[in-house]
Amino acid sequence: MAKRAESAAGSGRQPGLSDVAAAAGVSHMTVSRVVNGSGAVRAETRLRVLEAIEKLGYRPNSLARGLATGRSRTLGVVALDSVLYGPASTLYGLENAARDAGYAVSITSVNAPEHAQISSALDRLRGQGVEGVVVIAPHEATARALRDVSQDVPLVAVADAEGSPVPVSTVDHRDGARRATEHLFALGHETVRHVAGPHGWHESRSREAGWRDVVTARGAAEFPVLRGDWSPQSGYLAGWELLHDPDPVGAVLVANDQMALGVLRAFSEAGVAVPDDVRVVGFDDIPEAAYFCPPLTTVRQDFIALGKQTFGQLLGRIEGQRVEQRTVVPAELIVRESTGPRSV
Amino acid sequence: MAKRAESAAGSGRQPGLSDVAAAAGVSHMTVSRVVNGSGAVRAETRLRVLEAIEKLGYRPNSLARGLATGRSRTLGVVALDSVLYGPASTLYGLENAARDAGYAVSITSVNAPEHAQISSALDRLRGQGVEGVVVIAPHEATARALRDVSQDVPLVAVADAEGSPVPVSTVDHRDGARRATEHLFALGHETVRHVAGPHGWHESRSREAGWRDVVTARGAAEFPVLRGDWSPQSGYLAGWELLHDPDPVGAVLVANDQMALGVLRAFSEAGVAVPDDVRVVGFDDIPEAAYFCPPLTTVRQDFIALGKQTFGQLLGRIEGQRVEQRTVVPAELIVRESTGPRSV
DNA sequence: GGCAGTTGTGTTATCGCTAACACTCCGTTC
DNA sequence: GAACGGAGTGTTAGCGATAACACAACTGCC
Repeated sequence: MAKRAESAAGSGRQPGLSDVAAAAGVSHMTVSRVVNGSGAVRAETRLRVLEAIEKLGYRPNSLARGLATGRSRTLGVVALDSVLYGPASTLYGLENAARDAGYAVSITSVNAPEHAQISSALDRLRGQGVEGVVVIAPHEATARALRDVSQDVPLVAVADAEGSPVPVSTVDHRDGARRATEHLFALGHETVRHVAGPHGWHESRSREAGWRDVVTARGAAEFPVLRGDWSPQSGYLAGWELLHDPDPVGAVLVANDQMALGVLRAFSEAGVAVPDDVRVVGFDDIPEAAYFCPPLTTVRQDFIALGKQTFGQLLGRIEGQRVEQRTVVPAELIVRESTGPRSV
Repeated sequence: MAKRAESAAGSGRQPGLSDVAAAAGVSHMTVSRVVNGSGAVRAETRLRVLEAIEKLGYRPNSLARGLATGRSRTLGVVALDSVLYGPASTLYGLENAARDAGYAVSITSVNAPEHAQISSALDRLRGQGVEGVVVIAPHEATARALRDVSQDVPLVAVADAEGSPVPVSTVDHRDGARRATEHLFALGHETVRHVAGPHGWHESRSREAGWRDVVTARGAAEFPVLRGDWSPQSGYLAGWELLHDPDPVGAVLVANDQMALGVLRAFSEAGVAVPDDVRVVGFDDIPEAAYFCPPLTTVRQDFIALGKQTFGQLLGRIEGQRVEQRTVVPAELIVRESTGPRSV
């Protein structure tokens, strides 16, 4: 032990339990008990140990702890499109929830939603000893790939999929779209148009479904959807298509804020006023949405809540409980000027 | 050993080196050698071991390996604004580089660029046994906070700061802005205006400096900069200010693409044609930039290269080499229609 | 044929920690 | 006052891997 204490002082090595023990004149177990608050330690002893810890700048080594306990308190995240607003925010929310629970987050990203890539990402994480994995899977292809991936580590997907083979957690896109559509109807419009997202994305499907729910329930005219690719450009094109529609357009639900920006742009160029001539709602509440011209009514997703919920669900699986196969965070309608009252 | 092999079969526990050893009828060291390709192993033995590994689905436990070697092969990342395009992309590039080098990435984010928060984030990562840390620090406040943070773990900041107390890695924002400005002058403009980013950001300062370099060198009229906050709205306002400027505006360098979008919008509303009446350049090359109306000339940052370089720099520090105090990735000018030739 | 040098393999110690149990004091209890 | 029980502390044995050395069994060379 003396050897150990000396060598620690000599080299730049991080001090260990036994260095602290030597400095405080106790056994390493006593130090461990102080650090973890487990077992009984006399107040005076605890103080001595704490002083030694302070003096040496001791920090527990979580690798060793993980090895000894079999619990790494680390969460793995597989990200696909980490630059898009939704997925990036989801990662942020997850990291937040994990941190609050004392978990570390190890991230690994894959280029394409293919089975081989996802499988190897899971292998990497498993080798790192993560206790569970969250797969951020906005593509339907990812969800499919998860079907036949080995499941020897607890796994939850963030995906708005129904009947998924793995438990999923999601924001309620469908209900969000319903609320947005209801909001537009409530303003007196006869029907609501929809600019949808691309095929192959859960979000596209769910938001479109929510829009259709309300249009159908109201018995309103159901025009075919226009389809974009999430980009402002595609929204812009959709905007012009709407302008050239023989039937007058009074209200539009756009599947995300960036496309809504494009739509607004097209309308503005055509001299169509929002909200006076047409009312527009987006989806996502990206930070810029409040600064669009006009500020955009949109549907906000609470990524902090989503992270918390997803993490809780995963924790349940880790602890072997039976967990919900699908949990949902409500979406919130944020009303701004793009659906405001019309000026005289 | 027999005990071990049985218990592994019974419980769902992950198989270990000794399970494989028992199955292959060799010692655990031989298995270790096969796994790591270190030392000599007879071809026949190797085959037997590989079969056992395959059969049992063995994966090395990186916690144990890290404990034994003292190298966790894990990289820590401290992120501040993980949702903005730049920082999110930086994270993505880093993860990429780390993965290629067989490193895992553990991420932790902080809410504010304060010393206490950053210090505790570093502590968290250190406890996880990371070999080095990258701090994504676009704010000048973060760089300041790093000054008096304990440096017992190799650290590199991604920040375009000069004379930083810690090694930094960055895209060459200043040179990128210079190139963009030169490009505009080369098109025959007498001077170039600048819409800058907010105070307190390295990127704002560097891009503005690059613009000023060229304007000064050319001896052109140097109009005061307009200043936005990165949002399209602020760009829109700046755009209107430019329109109302008594001196005619022919060319504008905007400090990021989102503000450039706002500028384009303002010009379009005012009936000012881009590029016919005014030429506009942005910065970032966000995915949408190519779809703006008109498609935006901008400065692209190679985040994959940035990640690679930052990671390499950190690896150098980890291995105790003397490394560059500041490394830089060149920026690339992407010419699109917003600075295209003027139509008749 | 003997001695060195290579291969291939096994043994043991160690990384820093926790789990499980052993032990020493004490104050109770009957 | 002997037996008990709990508080406080120490000892030992792992967790799953690598490192360092030990030791056969073969070469090859003089």
